[in-house]
Amino acid sequence: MPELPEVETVKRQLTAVLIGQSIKSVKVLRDKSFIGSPQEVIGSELISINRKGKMLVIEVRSKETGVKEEKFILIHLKMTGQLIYQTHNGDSDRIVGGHPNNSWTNQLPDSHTRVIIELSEGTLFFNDQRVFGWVKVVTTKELEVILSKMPPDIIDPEVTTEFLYTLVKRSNRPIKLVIMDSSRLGGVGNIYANDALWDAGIHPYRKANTLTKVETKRLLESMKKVVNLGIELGGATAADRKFVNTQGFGGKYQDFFLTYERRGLACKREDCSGVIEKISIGGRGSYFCPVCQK
DNA sequence: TTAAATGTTTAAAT
DNA sequence: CATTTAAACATTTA
Repeated sequence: MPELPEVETVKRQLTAVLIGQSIKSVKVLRDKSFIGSPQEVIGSELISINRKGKMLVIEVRSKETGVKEEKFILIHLKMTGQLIYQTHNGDSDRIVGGHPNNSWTNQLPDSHTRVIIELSEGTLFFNDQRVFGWVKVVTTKELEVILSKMPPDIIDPEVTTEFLYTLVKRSNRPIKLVIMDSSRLGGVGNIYANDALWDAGIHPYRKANTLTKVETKRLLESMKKVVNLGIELGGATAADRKFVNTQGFGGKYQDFFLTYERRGLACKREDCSGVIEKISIGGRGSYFCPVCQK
């Protein structure tokens, strides 16, 4: 569930409280969830937090004299990852992010806790119900290699109409699969892909190479628009229908879904009488209006 | 009991 | 080689 806006929101919230703290200990409760050695970062100070695609990049620096090399803690939440921070003072000032479920409000660690990072002033819990996500320690060089293989994010300025048009022209797959292809374009997950296609009036199953340049431009603008709106609203809190958030945690984008999870509901476009349908494209739920998306 | 949900990654096929 | 498809990953819920 966590997509680019949700990860960006976690990044901003954690940056405000974690920078300058040092790592006291790292407990790995599930081996699969932690790649590398915890020893490499114990005693280090947190310098900065950045994001590439849906991956968090935490820069840490050893405080030992003579040790100059920086390391990076990479975190990917994948589908059900969460980061929950609470100070040693207790629960009252918790920061939660990622997949919304009752771990947000549970006493931690709970059954989904995979990694516990003890900091100087608080504790950072990495929870992950389905264990697809990970925490990884890498060197500067390793990070460079990883970043060099990643495509630009949808909200990066280098993603222009030209960029998307060349991408679109060389594929006859459904357009929705092309914009969600994380090896070509970063940061477009299922929610925002559905909403952007609706906003641009393009059918998700449309063959990518049949898009005109005008449609490509419109689609690009729609993608940037919905992802940026997601960021402004602090991401979406919708995935676990049983989880009712009573403490004001989470984003607001779910209140603005254009098509996502709107099967059977009226199309939101003015003067459109369509009803949102749901089909499966590439195994992903795809919502669209059969009337105004061509 | 089976399918669906979700984001990548990897292997296999075209 | 480039492109595309399918399977894998783990777990819960419909």
